[in-house]
Amino acid sequence: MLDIKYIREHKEEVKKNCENRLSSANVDELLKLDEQRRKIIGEIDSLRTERNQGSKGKPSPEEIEAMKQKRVRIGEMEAELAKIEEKYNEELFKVPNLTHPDVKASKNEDDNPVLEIFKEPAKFDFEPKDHVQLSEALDLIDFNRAAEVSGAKFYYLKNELALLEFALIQYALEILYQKGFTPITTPDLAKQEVLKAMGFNPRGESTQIYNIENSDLSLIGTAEITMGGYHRGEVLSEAELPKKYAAVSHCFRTEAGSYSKFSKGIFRVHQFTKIEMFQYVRPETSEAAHRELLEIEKEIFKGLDIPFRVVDHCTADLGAPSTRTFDLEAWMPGKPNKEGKMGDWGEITSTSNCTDYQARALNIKYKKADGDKEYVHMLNGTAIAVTRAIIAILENYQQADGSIKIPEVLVKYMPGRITSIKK
RNA sequence: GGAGAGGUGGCUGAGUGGCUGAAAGCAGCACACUGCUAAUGUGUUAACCCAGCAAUGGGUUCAUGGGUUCGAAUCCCAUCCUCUCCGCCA
Repeated sequence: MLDIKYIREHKEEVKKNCENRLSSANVDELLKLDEQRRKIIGEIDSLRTERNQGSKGKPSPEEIEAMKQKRVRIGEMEAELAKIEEKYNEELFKVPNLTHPDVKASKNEDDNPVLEIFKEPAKFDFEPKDHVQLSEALDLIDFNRAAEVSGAKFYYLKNELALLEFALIQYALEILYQKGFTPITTPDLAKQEVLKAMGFNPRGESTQIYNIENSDLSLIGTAEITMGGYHRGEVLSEAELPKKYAAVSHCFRTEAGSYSKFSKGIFRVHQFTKIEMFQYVRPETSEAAHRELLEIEKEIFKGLDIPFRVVDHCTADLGAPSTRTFDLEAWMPGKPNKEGKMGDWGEITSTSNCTDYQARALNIKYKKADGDKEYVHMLNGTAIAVTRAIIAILENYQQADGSIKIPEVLVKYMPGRITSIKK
């Protein structure tokens, strides 16, 4: 969340930002609630002062009678305050993070500038297949039985593809370990209060989150949630920053209403494995840390030798907690583009600088050398989202004979080629 | 899942209705002193909210949420977590 003091003092700037980001936040309403809230807090505090004074020593029976009235009055006002604060918090959490000045202001979600392209997509001298056709021919994914057992948009990865999942995990973890990231596996479920503080709304309309019945737990949509919650309520020392984690988890998304030919196969699924990079840093270094995360993502996919481009989210496409977001989009020869032709870019990673937006809600600070405390900045970035990486590999590495080569860097973990002959 | 014990400041730990935002110790900080590198003495050190330019004043916080009371760390209820034992299990 944003600092309410900042919102009070920069009302117009915040309103403009909400507008650019197509946010439903109502800043005027929020500030009205803020005013009501402060007024009633003042009233409650002075009533309490009277009560506290009155009940010092041994009060007389008359005084006790008077104090009784005060208690009732305080109770009433507290109930009113609670009502106001509920609405206030609801509004406050709707206000998105401030936006990095270099981000393109646009109200069109498809208006993301392309920053660079790595490797031009290869031309095939045969008709390339999409990953669904490829995996069918080679018995790599079982959609039908997954539908039987779990429903649509679930899948079984089979044979070499099951190996490929772990090869990708191992590959990415090794790179990150070398770079000083702490490898960590996280819970796949988290409390709703943590989701909320991280800027995900588990109970909102159009939520992407699965909730567990009869509990306050949700299935996480990303390890960003469990890694942001990891240091909740802590004061970190300046010396231990930056903290860098390479978190492995499953991710669960309801993907409500996203059925289309653009999300066929395993492009958009209810569950997948992901390695997420997560950093806690000093505010003045967060922009450099964000660049570092982007560079690592590029290094990982350059290593896999997959064509990709880097896009910079425009304001309309920015998630609420983020001040700036870069995506890597891989070339997917089997993905239909808007004109219905084969071949398009598909998102494979995403890295966001959430500055102190999440840290404020989670109360994560660090202690500076001079003793002052300040909120940390928190950043996240995808190292490998397994299903998306698999699509990119299958479709880019398919061969004329129907087999699939495996990227050089993964061959130490699994066979170097997937063919139709199974044992 | 069953039985029991417990959750207090940066840490250890005392406190069973007002004198307790909280003893004592440790750690930290400041000053003093010592000529030998660490000890001694004195003082000081929680967070958050509201008002204020500030000094400051007020409020809240002893796992969390409710309740009793003029007044709760202290009494009652619920929940969560930790430890021990039993059961179960990967």
